[in-house]
Amino acid sequence: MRKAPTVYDVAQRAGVSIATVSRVLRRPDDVREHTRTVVHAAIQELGYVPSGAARGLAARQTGVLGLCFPDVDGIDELDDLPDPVRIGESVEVVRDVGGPVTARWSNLYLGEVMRGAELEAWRTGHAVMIGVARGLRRAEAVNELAGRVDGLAVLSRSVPDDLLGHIARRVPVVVMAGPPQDDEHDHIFVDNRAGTRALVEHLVSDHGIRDLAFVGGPVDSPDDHQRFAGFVDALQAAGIRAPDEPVARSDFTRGGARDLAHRMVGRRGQPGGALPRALVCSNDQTALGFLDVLTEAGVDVPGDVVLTGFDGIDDTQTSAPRITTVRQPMVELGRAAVELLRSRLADPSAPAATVNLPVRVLLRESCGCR
Amino acid sequence: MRKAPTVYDVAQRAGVSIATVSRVLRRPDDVREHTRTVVHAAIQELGYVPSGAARGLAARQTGVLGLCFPDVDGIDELDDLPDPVRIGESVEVVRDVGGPVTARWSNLYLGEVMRGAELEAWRTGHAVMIGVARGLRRAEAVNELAGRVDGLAVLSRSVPDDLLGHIARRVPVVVMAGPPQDDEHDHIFVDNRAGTRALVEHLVSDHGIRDLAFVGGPVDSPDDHQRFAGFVDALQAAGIRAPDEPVARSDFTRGGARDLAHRMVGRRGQPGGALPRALVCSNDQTALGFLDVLTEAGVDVPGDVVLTGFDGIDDTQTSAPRITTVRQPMVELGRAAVELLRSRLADPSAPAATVNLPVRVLLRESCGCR
DNA sequence: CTGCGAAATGTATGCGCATACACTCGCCGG
DNA sequence: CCGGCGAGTGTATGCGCATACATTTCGCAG
Repeated sequence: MRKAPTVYDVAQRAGVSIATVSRVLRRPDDVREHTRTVVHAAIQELGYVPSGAARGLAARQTGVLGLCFPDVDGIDELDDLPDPVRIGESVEVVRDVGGPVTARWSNLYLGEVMRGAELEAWRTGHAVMIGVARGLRRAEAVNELAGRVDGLAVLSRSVPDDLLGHIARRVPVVVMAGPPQDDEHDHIFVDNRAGTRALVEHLVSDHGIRDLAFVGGPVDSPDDHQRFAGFVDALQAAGIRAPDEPVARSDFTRGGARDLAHRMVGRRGQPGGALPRALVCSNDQTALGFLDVLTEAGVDVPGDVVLTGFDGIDDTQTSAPRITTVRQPMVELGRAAVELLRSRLADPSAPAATVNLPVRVLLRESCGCR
Repeated sequence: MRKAPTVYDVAQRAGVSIATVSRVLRRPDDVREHTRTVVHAAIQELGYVPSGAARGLAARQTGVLGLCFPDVDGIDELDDLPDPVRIGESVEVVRDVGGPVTARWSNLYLGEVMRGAELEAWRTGHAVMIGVARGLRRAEAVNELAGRVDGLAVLSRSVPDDLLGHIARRVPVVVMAGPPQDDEHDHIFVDNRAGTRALVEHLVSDHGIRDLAFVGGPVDSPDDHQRFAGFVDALQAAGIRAPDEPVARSDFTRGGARDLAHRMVGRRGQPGGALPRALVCSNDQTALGFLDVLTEAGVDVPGDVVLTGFDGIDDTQTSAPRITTVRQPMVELGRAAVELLRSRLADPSAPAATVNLPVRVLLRESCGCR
């Protein structure tokens, strides 16, 4: 690692010019076989690896696509820096008393999106660079990321609008998920609304349920908003009076949902406190929290109350009963983002596109199926 | 996106030289406040984002660290390309009949490693570039990755040794996990051996068990090998005769473990077919498979047979009983890799380091605790 | 006011590569 | 034998930035 060899070194060693070395690597067919062999030998002997920076500069494109995520670790200030890695300490033996399984949904979610993006990028010979918009210097970090890539896929709201606008003047930007927005960027959505609508239509049509309530999430969640809209769509289509608001709102966590469920179950005896025939929850965690409490209270699911979620996390598959839900196409989200980026790079002048990713309704026991 | 503005454009607009523009960005303190303001204004107006390639070239370092993973999707040929992303199709409603939860262990594992690496890289202002060594052109891809980064962390065996050697002549390389190896690179291991040893010592010392068997994994798994060694260590330390080989080997999947368990449980009546007091499994999936079969066969865990795993996957936390296991420090693995890379960059001449990451033994019900 | 050192800014160069263009050479038809 | 042509290769240039070094400006003591 003294000093990395360059084309010049290789050229000299092979007794050719640097142009030939470059050609051997980029357009091998333009070079005679013999020359190629000689150059390759030199490359091996010297341990030559082309500089991506130089190549990117000369070729005017880096071959890298960026992926920008919000921080899921909650480390937003320099003060919050985690402890350094422990190295060489001895094994620790601890009694694990249990407690909630740590919420890995976000991580898994992001992991899947990345996987999809990487896969799609790999198909076209692109590399992927990831960046997490976190901390005080986030703007800087995002800027640097933008400076290093040919295109940037950004998870909704991980980057402030103004910054995004600034960056978009240099590289194509596609925004994943988030609220419908009419800006200059390409957008890609998961079809929350159609998914919920299809799910609710199933409850109404196939199970004959007409007494449904929607348990929402945080008011500022665009996903929640869309899902509620889908709920309303389905009811109206069935001629059922739709509410203006969710019957209640949880915070999208299982624990929060439990508290909420406790309150609702506690009101059962009171006038107007009866549980609806079906509870359509805005996400899986909420449905799981409700399931916990309902089961505990002796309310049969789906016998007494039908329960559904949204997201398709693993836990809905192992609960009893298994929960009917709508699966988020996470891998596809990543793939579609890269695909969109690619088509944008191919035709920079095309009008901003909006892609709606189809979801999949998974019918399981909690809605009364089977 | 006509043509991205450069330092020259900014300089002209701000009425300064390019050096000043560069300084405003890199060493703001060397510039008068007024000049700074003017330059920043020009930057905003033009939508200037510095080119990472040019910067990397001029500064002789990219500020990017690479992370190279093996392919977990099993896509190793161009023929295996997945279908294109479906876009704009309607919602699909399917009856989900269940079946095994898809094995997301690898994904989660890799995701956590990435998370750790990204976190640590972020702390020091580095970006992270990921690459999956897959497909026919894998060597090329890895080479390109190496050409774009200041250092490369490679997950064991995702890159052939000769390629790794070639790359290492350009950038520092650290190898994560894998078999102990005496090469020129820095290595970082998860302490499989010490972890298993500590776990087994717990079984022997605290629970007084002296009849233990080790259920291994694939013969070519270095992890398995290390874990068995830890098992032997503990037995020998306790003066118990240790076997030369695992009592049996599974394929590290839950299904495979079930088959194996069925055979072992079926032999119970036969001479020498009695189950040991404790089954130390080489990974969690194996332990879970055994738990399935044992429970089914009316064998009480931990009453009749004590069961332990290794890895610390979520399922061991939700099984009944919860399984005592050794947690892999996945996030730490990523963090330590980057840390090692950093120290290597700081001192390229230091001798190759080997880091052993401490693990954590999680005592739960399946070993008889509580 | 003047002069001098420090602060601020400008000029020039090179990082390593791709590539347009120039050039050489061997071959063929005329 | 000559001209022309194409394959193969070399030469020269610029990509956008950091930075060493040269130059100018500023602050301030004398």
